[in-house]
Amino acid sequence: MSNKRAGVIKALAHPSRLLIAESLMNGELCVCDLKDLVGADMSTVSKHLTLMREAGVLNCEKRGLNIYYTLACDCLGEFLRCVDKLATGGTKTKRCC
Amino acid sequence: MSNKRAGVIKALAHPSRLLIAESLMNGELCVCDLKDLVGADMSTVSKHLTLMREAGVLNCEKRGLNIYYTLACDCLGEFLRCVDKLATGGTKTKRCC
DNA sequence: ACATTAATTGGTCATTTAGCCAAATAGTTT
DNA sequence: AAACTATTTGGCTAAATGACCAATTAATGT
Repeated sequence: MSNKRAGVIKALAHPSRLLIAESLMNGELCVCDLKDLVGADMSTVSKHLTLMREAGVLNCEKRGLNIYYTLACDCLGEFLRCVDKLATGGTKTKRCC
Repeated sequence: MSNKRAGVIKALAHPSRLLIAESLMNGELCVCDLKDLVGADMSTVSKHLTLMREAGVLNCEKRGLNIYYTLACDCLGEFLRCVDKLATGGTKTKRCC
């Protein structure tokens, strides 16, 4: 269904969550790493991570005291390639009417 | 900046907007076509379209009484390929703690 | 000029989202 | 078992979002 798809996209449609996803392209990170990276309250980051996990974008694994998050799919690069093309595509903000 | 990127993603992170984007992969459509497709008030659809255009995802062109919208980039297929992989990727909703 | 059609804009309202803080949970170390 | 560290959960509030309706703008046809 299109709702699950939209949920996946929504899970990446936030500056902090996008930053998290990009950082995880280089390998797993635990919540406190991501908290430092994002610069928000740990509880806020944790909620972002839960959202992303529930959407199917992230997986997690607990080892010791830490919980390590990873990307659920290695296709994020191609996803971002398209996003960047759109984001940098000229000043298309022109209206036509 | 990461905010522009997130804006692009956000422009696709809604079931109606995703449907609009997918429909436009087959070529331009005017607002009333899209209104029928989405099944919402025309003003609602118009606002979705404005949002998508301002994010850089769509372009528009007025001809006669109609305004035709098109995708700003043909990369949407590869974008969706990744989204679908994530959206259908097993029951990864498992938690780890 | 007037009516008609396509689309956008402004207003309002209910819902969702994002952030912080405080409290709870779970594993570790002593 | 008590203190410590990492993470999640619950509660709250402010801001953003999405939907509809009514009013406006713009192009066309009469």
